[in-house]
Amino acid sequence: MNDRWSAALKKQGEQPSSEVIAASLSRAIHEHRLAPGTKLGEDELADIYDVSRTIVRTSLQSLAHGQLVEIKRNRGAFVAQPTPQEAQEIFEARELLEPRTARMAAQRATAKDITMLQAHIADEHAALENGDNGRALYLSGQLHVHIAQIAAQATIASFIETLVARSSLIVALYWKRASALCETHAHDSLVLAIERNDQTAAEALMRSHLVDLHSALDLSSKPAVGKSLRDILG
Amino acid sequence: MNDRWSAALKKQGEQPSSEVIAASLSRAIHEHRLAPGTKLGEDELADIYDVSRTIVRTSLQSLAHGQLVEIKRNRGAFVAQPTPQEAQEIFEARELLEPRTARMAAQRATAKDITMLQAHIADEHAALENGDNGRALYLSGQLHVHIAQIAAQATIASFIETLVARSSLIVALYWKRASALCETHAHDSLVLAIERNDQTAAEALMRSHLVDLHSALDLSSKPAVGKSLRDILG
DNA sequence: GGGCACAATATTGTATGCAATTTATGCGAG
DNA sequence: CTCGCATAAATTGCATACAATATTGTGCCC
Repeated sequence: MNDRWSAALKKQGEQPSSEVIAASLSRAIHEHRLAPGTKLGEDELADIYDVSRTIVRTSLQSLAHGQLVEIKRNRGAFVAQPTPQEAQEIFEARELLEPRTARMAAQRATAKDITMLQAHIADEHAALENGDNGRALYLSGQLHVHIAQIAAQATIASFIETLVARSSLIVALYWKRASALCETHAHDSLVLAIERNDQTAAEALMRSHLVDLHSALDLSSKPAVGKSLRDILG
Repeated sequence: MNDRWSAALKKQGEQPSSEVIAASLSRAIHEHRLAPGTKLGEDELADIYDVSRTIVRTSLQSLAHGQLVEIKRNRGAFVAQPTPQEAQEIFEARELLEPRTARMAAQRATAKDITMLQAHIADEHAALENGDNGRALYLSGQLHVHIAQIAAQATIASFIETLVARSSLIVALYWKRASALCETHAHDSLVLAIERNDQTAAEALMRSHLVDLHSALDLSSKPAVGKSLRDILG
């Protein structure tokens, strides 16, 4: 699955829109194919996607708005490197938003929603078994987004989407647990609770799942990837 | 106070940056000088601010990302018109985020923070007495943002900022209460609670304040301003 | 006179060229 | 040989020209 950008367009010599490019980059960041701090040169991207810099700039600005990339004036765009402080805030925000959202999802989930969640879980398991860690990581985040969507809260869902995306950067920088990834059974039991429309359980499971994730971070030290050479060597 | 864009630049023939233009438009929307549905033509804005369309487009895209304007492909940018559904979601999101945030603010507020809040409240009163309703409305929203900032949660604060901005559109469309605006004493007592570091009171006051605002909306009917001609006439 | 097709106009979308700024290179002084 | 400075290369910022699309206006035919 070589998603250089989007499967559909690839065969034609067609040019992707700025949204497609932004999605492609976002996906690459999610899946840890683009490390925090990586420079995203305009000409380079324009060449890769076969569009003009104008389009690339639009994409980068869009990603910058979601704080997945940082644009430094006259210096270019880089994959963002959340500080420990930001990481802390992002997980606090998630712990504030997501448990209640999971509760709402458990309340409102339809049969169709549950089918989708089960399929999603199956995908996650498959990705893990195939050793496709990037995809597993991506799907793992998307589950949280789907749950928010089930809660019929587009606004909150979009917040959670940006928090999940940034969490992926945080994991890249601060993850300390040896295990590749991670307790999928946390997701399993969460989905089961939603299936049962067990609001209280869903809320509690989501909360403890987030606390688990949060506690698997080492926010005391400088980031592992984006370390400056001085930090690594000197 | 003719803030055509920003006071500082105005005297010089200098050209504002895309951020300044976005802020100027955002402010105009906050203060109900730009009604929901208003078309924001690129050439027109480029002429007003004396910059090229490139800059204007950047500003509009930024505002679109915050859902203050809606960009329709090949048709242009318009001040957004939240649907009743969206309005509902936005206020639910605020009711989820802000009470807890107010609690944190009450916990963490420093003497300097409190000074700022008091000055802010004074400004609000002054604006109301001067009949400057636009400014009063703007400041009223900004108080919520400031409280979020005091809570030392930049991430959540930025969410609240976008929710407050969109709330301003919602008020323009769905406000039903006759009274110009509104119980400033809700803000007064909220600030007092924060001054006292009374976390529980701050949380409760924020919650009831938001419920108050929410209940002053009429979300049953079509918007009063962005009605289609069919809705108004036919 | 009304409706439809087509032309004219206006507006947005995109590419490209030039200016400004940063980054890299090379040269000379110490 | 190293440091500093000047110059060159590369990259981003911006404006403008052109292409694509939507909107408006006009005239013809029924």
